[in-house]
Amino acid sequence: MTVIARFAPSPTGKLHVGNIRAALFSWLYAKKAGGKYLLRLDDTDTERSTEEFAKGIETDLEWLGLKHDIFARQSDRIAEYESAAAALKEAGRLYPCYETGAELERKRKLQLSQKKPPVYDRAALKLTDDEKRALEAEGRRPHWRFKLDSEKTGFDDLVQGHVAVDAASLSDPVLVREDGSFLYTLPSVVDDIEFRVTHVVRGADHITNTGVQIQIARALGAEQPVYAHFSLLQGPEGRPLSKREDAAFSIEALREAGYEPMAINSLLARLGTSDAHEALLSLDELAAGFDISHLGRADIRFEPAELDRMNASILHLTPYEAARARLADAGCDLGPAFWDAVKPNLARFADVAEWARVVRGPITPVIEDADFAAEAAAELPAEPWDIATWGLWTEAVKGKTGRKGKALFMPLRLALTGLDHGPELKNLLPLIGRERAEARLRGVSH
RNA sequence: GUCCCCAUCGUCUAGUGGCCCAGGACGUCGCCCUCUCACGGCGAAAACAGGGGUUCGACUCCCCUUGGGGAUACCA
Repeated sequence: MTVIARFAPSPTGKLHVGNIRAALFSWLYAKKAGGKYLLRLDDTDTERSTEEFAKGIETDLEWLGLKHDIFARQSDRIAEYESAAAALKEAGRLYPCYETGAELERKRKLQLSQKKPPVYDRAALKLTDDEKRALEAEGRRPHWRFKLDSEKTGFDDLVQGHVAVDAASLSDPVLVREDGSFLYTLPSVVDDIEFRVTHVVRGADHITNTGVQIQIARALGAEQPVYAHFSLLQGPEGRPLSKREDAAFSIEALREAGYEPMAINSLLARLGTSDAHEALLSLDELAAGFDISHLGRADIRFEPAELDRMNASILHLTPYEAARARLADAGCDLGPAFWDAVKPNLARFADVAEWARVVRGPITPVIEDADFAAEAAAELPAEPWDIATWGLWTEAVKGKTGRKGKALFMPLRLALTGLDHGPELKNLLPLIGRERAEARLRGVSH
């Protein structure tokens, strides 16, 4: 059996660190099992779905490297849902209801005030054909509810263990709106069946839906997929991600802030497990070490600082070849020696520009002792320079001036880079070159 | 209101009655490396939410409290 996992976002908003986990986990699960990954746009809510959000989702997924093998969108598949709905009506599981939203709201309020669960009372089930005709004559159009079996629907969840959803405490879900359009519930089931989805990996907020959807799948005569409901990601304060945080931690915002996609993937793939939070350079490596059963049931916290550290780790591991194109784009491709020298000092990729400027100039040298700097300049050996040059030169300067340690090196760093911190100078010096080095030691911006 | 789930170092967690005066990872702190920052290496500090049971013995089982989260839509 080929594993097919799916990610089914609705294009009604942006992807963020919370909801992207469904995509990541689904992808990792499918790939580790040698299976396929389906991206399905659940765009049945035409009020809220937009093409812009759909595009954004695809852009984000592509940027993260979560390529799909199969693509579908529900708005293309209405006919399939119509026939499934017809089959359910045929089976007597889908029944027409005529209450307006306001009427339903009133019923709910009443139930609540009587301290009763706000469950739909199935009044519509008792309507006679004459009554239905009368309501339609009034101009009412029906919406359609799925008649739930009032039993506990159990399933074995890869994360939650055995779960039982008690349908008795649930309202019969509306599957078809008054205007004939579908809510997500039925299309989701129909598509999971038709695309032979074997594993549904989604947030724990869907557990109740799963109970309902299993009943629908059964009513349609289909097997249910395996479910994995992971616990929800909370914000840094240990509270649900706020609207504000959703925006700040959207994939788009993180991309624009200069985070590495693999930093996001690496962190999110291991957060919530006891597996080491290590920076991995490829999704395949991440998939190899991914075990969905390592996820716990408790909610987990997203700490932005962890992403920063992960991002730095990714950069520290990135080989020149992998960085080359981006270095060129940034106008900072000064070769492998440069990249290897400066990458341990990077927190974000864009920081590389600062070090490129230190190498190529212009920088303003900081000279505290002009005589010393001039003496040092005089000792600069002839080119070609390599990694040994720094040692040779500073040895010579030390002999000449009698300085050593910090008193020797810091003034050189300040003069050569204009900064009191940075990558090792033995690596930087050959890149700076004799001409610039000499000018800087003489206090000339270069 | 009702139902469901959760509760171990700062964070993510291991732990399924004795192996735990609680293990790992990240962070923190210290030391080493070192001209600096960073990287890297080594080491240390750091937790069982509270209260009752059950038991010879509870982080582990039960109950309550407290605190969190989710669901309860003609959203997904």
